[in-house]
Amino acid sequence: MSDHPITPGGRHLLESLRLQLPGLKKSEGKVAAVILEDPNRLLHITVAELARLADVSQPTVVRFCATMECDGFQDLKIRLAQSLTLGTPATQSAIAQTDTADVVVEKIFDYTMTSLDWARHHIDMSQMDAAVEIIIHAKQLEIFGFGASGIVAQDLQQKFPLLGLPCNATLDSHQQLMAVSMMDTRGVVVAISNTGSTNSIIELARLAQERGVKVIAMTGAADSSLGDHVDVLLNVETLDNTDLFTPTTSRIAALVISDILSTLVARRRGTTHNEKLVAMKRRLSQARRAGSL
Amino acid sequence: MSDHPITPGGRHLLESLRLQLPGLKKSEGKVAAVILEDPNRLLHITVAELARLADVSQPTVVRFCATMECDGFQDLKIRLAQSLTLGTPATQSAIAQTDTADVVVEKIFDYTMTSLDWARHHIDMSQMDAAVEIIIHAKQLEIFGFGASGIVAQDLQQKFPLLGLPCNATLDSHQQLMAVSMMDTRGVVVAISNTGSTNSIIELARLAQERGVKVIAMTGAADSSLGDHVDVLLNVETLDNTDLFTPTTSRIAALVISDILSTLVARRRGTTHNEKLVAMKRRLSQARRAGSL
DNA sequence: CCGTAAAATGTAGCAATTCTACCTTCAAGG
DNA sequence: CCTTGAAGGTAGAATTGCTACATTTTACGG
Repeated sequence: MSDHPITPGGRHLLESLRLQLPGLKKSEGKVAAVILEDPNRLLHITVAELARLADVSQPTVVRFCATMECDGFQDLKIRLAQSLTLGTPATQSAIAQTDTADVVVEKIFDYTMTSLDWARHHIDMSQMDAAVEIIIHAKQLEIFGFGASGIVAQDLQQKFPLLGLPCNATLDSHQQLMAVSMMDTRGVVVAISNTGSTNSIIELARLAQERGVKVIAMTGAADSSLGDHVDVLLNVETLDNTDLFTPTTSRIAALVISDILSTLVARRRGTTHNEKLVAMKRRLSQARRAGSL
Repeated sequence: MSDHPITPGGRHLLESLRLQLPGLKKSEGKVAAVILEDPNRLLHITVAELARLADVSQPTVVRFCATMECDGFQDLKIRLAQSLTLGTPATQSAIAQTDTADVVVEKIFDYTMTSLDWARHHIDMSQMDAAVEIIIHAKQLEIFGFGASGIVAQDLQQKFPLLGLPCNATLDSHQQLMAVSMMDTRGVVVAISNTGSTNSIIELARLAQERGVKVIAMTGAADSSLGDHVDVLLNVETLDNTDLFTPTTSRIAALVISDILSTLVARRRGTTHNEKLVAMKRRLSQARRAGSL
């Protein structure tokens, strides 16, 4: 990502607002508090009204805009509007038993999209590039994961046409051990664990490295112990909270990373490879039309 | 969803703008064209400038705002800003060979999120409710799918603790046939097919209904032949285009639907069921800490 | 083909909003 | 207690958005 996660003038106004709150002057703090209290309200009020709500003068509001690196009050509104589209803080709240079905749908979508946006702004491109580099030179991919991460593993495996090399997704710990034992140094292990602390996955990574096999890890926790035994750590930060009903967005973010990874690799493969892809897609749709699928 | 997909005053300004374009008056059409040409530009210009760019008078611009059911020019800007956060039209374009890795990441995230937002606004709540109702009264779930839809099937299967009943995800067509043949009328089939035209899935649905088994379908095409043999059709509309490098967002949208469905069912199960869920989650994290996972 | 009515667009001026120059107040240090 | 600089407020200027009215264009019946 070219721009850094938290730039005051950047897209994530609400985020940076909350971050800057403690360091603000007293009056500007009052303004910030009013905005955070109900961000949607701001979109339809004037400087005068905001000044009245925060109990400060109008110029203070204008000065506050400048502090937030906005080009005037209108610009603040627009920045906030953009920031607000992705999950209002209020909407991020947990799902309550009393919510109607409509609200549940709304909240889950909001939550998922906000989480994806978060992941997007926390991607480490250098690690991504490193992963692509490793896969480009690999002859075989062994993908490991359990539970939800097993789903991700299979999804990545299904992208082998894009990746352009044989891929296995192994979800059984015994078979995983066997697979690693039989690999040569031209193979690459992709270890997927959302927590990054699944013991058997860590052990597999260690073993692979010991045998000279390169390891790419996909995880949702940067400082996990899995990170100690890998060549590349694709960290997929999400907002997973531990609430009972909150869906696990980590797996969805991981799928997007899987999309990105396979696309980046395919791009590097060159024209002849892409021609094969086109032919493959054509045959698939022909088979469908012919009724054989 | 309470509001219908395309309401001019709704959140999707760009969408409705493109839709209304043909029916607009000549001058207002010019304004619309200028906006569509570079939507981002609008955010930082005034009425006067927009009027000049479109070669119309200022009141025409204001009138145009009213036509779009916006409450003035400022409101138009804010609506557009919100609409723009989710994938600028320009950004929706296909991935080019010349794009840098940064741009690829940007485009894939944009595309995925825009697609999710689209899906969200095209959910048929009545079908969703009907699906929940069926699952609540079911004793067993058989989930079928191939390829990417197989991934979705497994994901839904993994949600069986939330759903509160035994779930099987079967990905082999022979075993699928066997499973359907052995089901009784208290069982429910969930048939997943993105195209909605996978022959063997359609055949399974038909067979299930014939045997008095209820069928819920998850598909990405509303008018598919699968729809003829199901009790509930959960249509997950996405923006999947057929470009070579475009990722398949349909499976991601389907996962979100899977989240929603399982959450809605869990909510209906009542307190004792939820207590079991909490206990289950606790044991899982304990096992992880103890090192047995 | 023309005349009339209604729709569409433009002109000009007014009202509201945002911004800036300047002034007052408050706090800290000598 | 005075000085100095920062923080905040007052008032007015300038820009912006909006509305009432005038003009042009278009559609349609005679």
